[in-house]
Amino acid sequence: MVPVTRLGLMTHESSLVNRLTELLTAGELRPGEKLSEASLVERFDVSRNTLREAFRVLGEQGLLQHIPHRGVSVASPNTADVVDIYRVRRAIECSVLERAPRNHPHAVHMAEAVEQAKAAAAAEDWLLVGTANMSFHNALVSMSDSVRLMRSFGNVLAELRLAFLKVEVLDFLHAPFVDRNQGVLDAYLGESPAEAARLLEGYLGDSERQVLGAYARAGQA
Amino acid sequence: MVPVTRLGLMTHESSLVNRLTELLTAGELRPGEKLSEASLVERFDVSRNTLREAFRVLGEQGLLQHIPHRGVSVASPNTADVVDIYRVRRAIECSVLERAPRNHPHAVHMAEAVEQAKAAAAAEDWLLVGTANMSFHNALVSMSDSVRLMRSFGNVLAELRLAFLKVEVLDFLHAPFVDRNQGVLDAYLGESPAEAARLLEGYLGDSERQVLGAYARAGQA
DNA sequence: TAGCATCGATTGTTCTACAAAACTAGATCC
DNA sequence: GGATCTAGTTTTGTAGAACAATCGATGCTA
Repeated sequence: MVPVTRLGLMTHESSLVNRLTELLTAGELRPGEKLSEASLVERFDVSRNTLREAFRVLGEQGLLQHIPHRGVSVASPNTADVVDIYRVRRAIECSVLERAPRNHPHAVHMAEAVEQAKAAAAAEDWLLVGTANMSFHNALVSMSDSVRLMRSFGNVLAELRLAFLKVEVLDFLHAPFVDRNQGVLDAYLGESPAEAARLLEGYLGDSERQVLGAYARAGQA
Repeated sequence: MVPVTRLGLMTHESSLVNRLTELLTAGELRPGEKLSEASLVERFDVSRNTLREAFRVLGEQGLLQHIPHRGVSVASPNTADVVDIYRVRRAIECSVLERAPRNHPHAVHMAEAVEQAKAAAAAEDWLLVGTANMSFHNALVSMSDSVRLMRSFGNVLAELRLAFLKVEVLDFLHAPFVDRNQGVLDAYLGESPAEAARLLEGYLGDSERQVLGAYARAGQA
């Protein structure tokens, strides 16, 4: 007899973590922005203690940077960070794709994400295209059936989102990748996981180059 | 002009995180053990706030489990967790090995770890064998040149250590794997990364089975 | 202009306090 | 006997005040 599933439980602190995460991924807290304790205590109407605990959680996730005695600021990935992030993406995504069993249940989610992205692209809703693209890659990694891999990957992807926001990688730039997602999916479904991984590797390389290009244009390190 | 490298900086809290990490990996805090705030506040002579911040950090790393209103306890991986951990290890380690460039500088560290393990095994210092084994796999993942991948992998390996402690996987059981580490290294150095990855995959599968066997013998879920 | 001392602001840490949730141990009921 | 209820105790969640330590900026001196 399993005890109560305590999913509905929401401490003040965990909801603060959620709220901050939303603001970060929505870009309302800009990369590099200083987050002073006093201002956020006022803004969210929580105590310093609660806020600092939330800071530690998000810091460990890589979304916030904490420098002792200098406070915390929104992570601001530089080009070295972007390169590092794409190394992780290649290692994880390609590996998962190669090892995924044929007809993994979550492959359906990948297909759904591709369809959603195509429809959004047709409607020129680039924001939705970006969201669907994230869904595709999350669905891909979920085929590992590993909650830890999903968690690590999610953190890295959230950090990459900060990189996009920093140099204003416009959402419509993701459009060309919709078809390549389809290609990766087709190769996987066509029982060619090795080929699918090869396509994905090329995909990620091009994506990385595009982001680094945006950094160069923005004159950022 | 780079500012001061603030590596020597040690806030009270970060040193507490370090101390707790040591106790956890040394097994002085047993898996599943309840960590009450009052007792640890007394033991480490820190305030509740500082302790709770350290709890959040270690919780996010997976070493502590935090259940709202019930406090934190040392993570106590079950068989599902072990399976999950080995999925991550296979995905990360094999992927890194396949992609590592020929003659990566850190390959030397792998070789050193193998030598250290052999010497320790000859001296029947099984604890040192285990440490050297950890060094080998850390060196392997460091060939990814990705600090994020190293960080995620380190967290997973620390959690696996808790699993060992939980069911008392004896250190000398690692001995047979010393030669297999050598085999993986030889394949990599022999310009056969694919073969090295294949060997490592088998290695990890056997290792996983051994741990799960220990769980079964201990009557643990 | 390049240090350098000073001061104000921010963070690190402790302490106290109290509300809320969880645990404990009897008491009660079937 | 076992389950359930209840009241009291313990522990955690959160707020807030206070102070030390450090940082950053300001203005001064050479």
